[in-house]
Amino acid sequence: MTDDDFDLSRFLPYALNQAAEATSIGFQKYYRQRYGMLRTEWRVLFHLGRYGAMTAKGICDRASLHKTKVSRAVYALEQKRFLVRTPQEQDRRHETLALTRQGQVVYSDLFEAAKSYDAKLSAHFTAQEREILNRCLEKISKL
Amino acid sequence: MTDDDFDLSRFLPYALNQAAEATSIGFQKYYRQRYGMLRTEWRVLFHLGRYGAMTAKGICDRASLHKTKVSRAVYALEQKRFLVRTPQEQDRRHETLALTRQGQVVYSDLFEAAKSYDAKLSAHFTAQEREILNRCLEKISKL
DNA sequence: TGTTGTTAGTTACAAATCAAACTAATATCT
DNA sequence: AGATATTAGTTTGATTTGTAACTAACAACA
Repeated sequence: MTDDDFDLSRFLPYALNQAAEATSIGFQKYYRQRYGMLRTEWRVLFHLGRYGAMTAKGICDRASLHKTKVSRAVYALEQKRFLVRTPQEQDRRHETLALTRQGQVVYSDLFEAAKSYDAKLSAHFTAQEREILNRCLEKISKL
Repeated sequence: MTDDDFDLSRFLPYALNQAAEATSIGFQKYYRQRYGMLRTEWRVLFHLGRYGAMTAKGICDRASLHKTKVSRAVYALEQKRFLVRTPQEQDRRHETLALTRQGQVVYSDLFEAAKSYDAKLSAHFTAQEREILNRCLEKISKL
């Protein structure tokens, strides 16, 4: 490869970051404007809504998020009355997090918004492109 | 699409962000450990090294970076003696940014590191996947 | 039982980011 | 020329993030 072939737009860390930023900005307005949520809060909410009640540690592991970030997001969502904590009987270090009814409603709303936002993005790609894109991103995330 | 088909790993803003994070972390050590640089500093340096001297505004536009971020990165790179500013004669609001010799050396080093890091990542993909991935990311960034 | 280690989650402080206000230089319009 | 608007870039203060130290609950083992 000569130097001329390698510019920033083909450097994966850069290209991925640019693309991630571009799509994030568009989706932010749903959770930010409507519910005053931060990105980590939206993720925690999504995890609970999509995969059911679980512990903060569970979210950390599934989402590759640091525990301090999750801790703060959980606190914020609790303040908003979107979730409740229940310490586990057999081990009081663990607390089960579960969405409140209100949290469920918000989740449903954001879930629909996410689906249609994603559909809007997908419209720019062929089925093959979309499939390969998914596969590549998944592979990269697991490196 | 049923709900079961739509989980976080297929939601583009999420999947892109996870992938971007994963690749960024691996590349950070090059500019962070060796040169104490931040991500924006690395980007500014790369722009100047790859595309030649230009103004801060030019970098903002090309890299879609906010001017405050660039301003601080330029200051940091100046402190490290990696670049110099020269106010333009005909319009003293503009200052041309150019790498110093030392900056060039650092750029070359990081450029090589980037190329080989990218090659290492690319090894996980077929030529077709890599091509489509590039195309998709480029499209998304321009939305 | 007591000591040591581990784990879930929080807190505190430093570093980084964002938005908005600001300065200085130039352009425009009367 | 003089008033107003733009533009490049910086500074400031509030918000957000990252790192490391911390607490509390439990486990393991002498």
